Amino acid sequence: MAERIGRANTSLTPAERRVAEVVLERPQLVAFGTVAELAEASSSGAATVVRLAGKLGFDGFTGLQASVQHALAGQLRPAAERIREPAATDAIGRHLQLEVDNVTSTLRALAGDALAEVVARVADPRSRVFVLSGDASLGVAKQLVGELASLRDGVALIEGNDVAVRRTVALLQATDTLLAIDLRRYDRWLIEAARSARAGGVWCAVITDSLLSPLAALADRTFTVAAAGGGPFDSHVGTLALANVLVAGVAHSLRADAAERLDRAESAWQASGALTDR
Amino acid sequence: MAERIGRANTSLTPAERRVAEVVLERPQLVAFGTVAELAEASSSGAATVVRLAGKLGFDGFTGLQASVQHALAGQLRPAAERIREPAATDAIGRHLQLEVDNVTSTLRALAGDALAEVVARVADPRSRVFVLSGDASLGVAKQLVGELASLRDGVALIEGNDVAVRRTVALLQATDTLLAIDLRRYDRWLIEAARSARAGGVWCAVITDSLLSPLAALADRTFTVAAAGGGPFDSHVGTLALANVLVAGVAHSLRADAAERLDRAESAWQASGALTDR
DNA sequence: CTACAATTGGAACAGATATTCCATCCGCCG
DNA sequence: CGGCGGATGGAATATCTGTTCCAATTGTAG
Repeated sequence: MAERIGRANTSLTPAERRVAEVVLERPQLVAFGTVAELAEASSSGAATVVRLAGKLGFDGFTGLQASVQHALAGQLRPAAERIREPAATDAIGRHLQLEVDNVTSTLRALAGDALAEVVARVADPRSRVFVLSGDASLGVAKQLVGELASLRDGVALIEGNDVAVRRTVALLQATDTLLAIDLRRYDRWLIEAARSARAGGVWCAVITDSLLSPLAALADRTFTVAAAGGGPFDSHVGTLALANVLVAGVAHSLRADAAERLDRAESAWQASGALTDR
Repeated sequence: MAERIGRANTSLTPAERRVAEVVLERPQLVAFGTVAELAEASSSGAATVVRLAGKLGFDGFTGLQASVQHALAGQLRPAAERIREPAATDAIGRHLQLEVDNVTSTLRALAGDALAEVVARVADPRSRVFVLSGDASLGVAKQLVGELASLRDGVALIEGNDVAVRRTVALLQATDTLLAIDLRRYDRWLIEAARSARAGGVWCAVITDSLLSPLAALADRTFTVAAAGGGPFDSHVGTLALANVLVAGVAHSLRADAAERLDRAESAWQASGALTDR
């Protein structure tokens, strides 16, 4: 089904695309429902639904429905019968378990009051926010910084060579907030940077892998994340999940201002046509 | 359903009992089939089927069918979604469910053969690997590029202004591999870049949010990710989980070479004392 | 701005389906 | 042995559903 829709992708009209979206997202509606219901759900006409089925190579809606029913029936067969799927699934399954566990452990361990305090500081427009990240988690740190910067001014990632980092750290003010992210096999430069920032009176929250981390020792608030990886590297899925919670909290806290900022960005994109829905 | 049949058990006639057995043993037949088919399967008449439905307290066969469909739909919803029963009220709990669902949906939808093909190409030292990412997912893209670059040479993120991007894309070779990452509200420049790369014969895999995405239309392989966010932004936790699977696959495929590379980096770190355990 | 093509959804139509009715059948009791 | 009541499935029917057609609309190229 997914394959058929993917193949027809380019030749679909707008209304047909709306129907296809519903087909992908709510297969039960196709399996159990009727043409009229599907049309209703996709804000289109019955004829459009039938036309889409035809374009996908089925013999009318009836054919499409039968196909979805087959797929669904296969899916709910007892797990014991489904085990004979390709061997690669096993590796995927291992990762699935691992990553779900990372997210679960990380967010379960997240204390509401600690979160609230960090959110409050990060959402406070009077203090600038700086993020420090170990090399291994640099990507997620950039993701975090990018999103925070969309919500407020004065958010920056501290990066670059040793000289640049030392300069930036030296120029921090006592009202600033520092967010340091680093996991086991800690980057020495980062610890030093955090320590000297702390010495300068900067309030400091830390995302790390253990309360025994050297970072935790010098932090005002510490979040621990689970980062078990299926490959040679740590997984930062849990870290990113935590970052998302933080971002959502800040967005909520700044809702009026943030919404206005996002709207401004949105208009700019719209005006220039930089973004597209299809 | 079983309960209703059990309660009516004594008052059922022989033919009705045959129908009831089929209802219990082959619920798909009830959910997807018709009165005639159910009658056929139980060697009885259509009228008997309808009478049974009435005796079970349903409003005709239609009511019985609707009930079975509901039960079936509940059974095939992802486990992550079923656990949602005690719907979380606190922000952290909501995020937990959301992110677990993102990871689960993304990795469940991951096809083993598609993954294997992409891993093979990304692990092939003869082809360079380029990554394109929409602005919203830039951080995770950098994370991916950083880890891939630790495993092999010739991995690069295509970024910068329009001029730089166009130049890089123009210089791609037919033996190169392109990995494009972009979700709904697609970046127009990215689609154009991918299209022109594709036109130049570059093999192209895509990570996006739907098979209906414009990117999917021009990809050789497409992965879809779930990205429901609790705040104003999409969550890229699922995307990162997928990236981790990809990286682990490549690492496994290159194990000898990759291990040697990682060892070299490790020695350099150790010699300089850049990393520390405490 | 106009003409043309594509798209779209409502309405008519044909087919299928659930329901109801009823003649037949079976088992049981007088 | 005969009559009776419940059970049963086939046939008629009314409803519903998928399909097709077409007029209105939208978008587009000249």
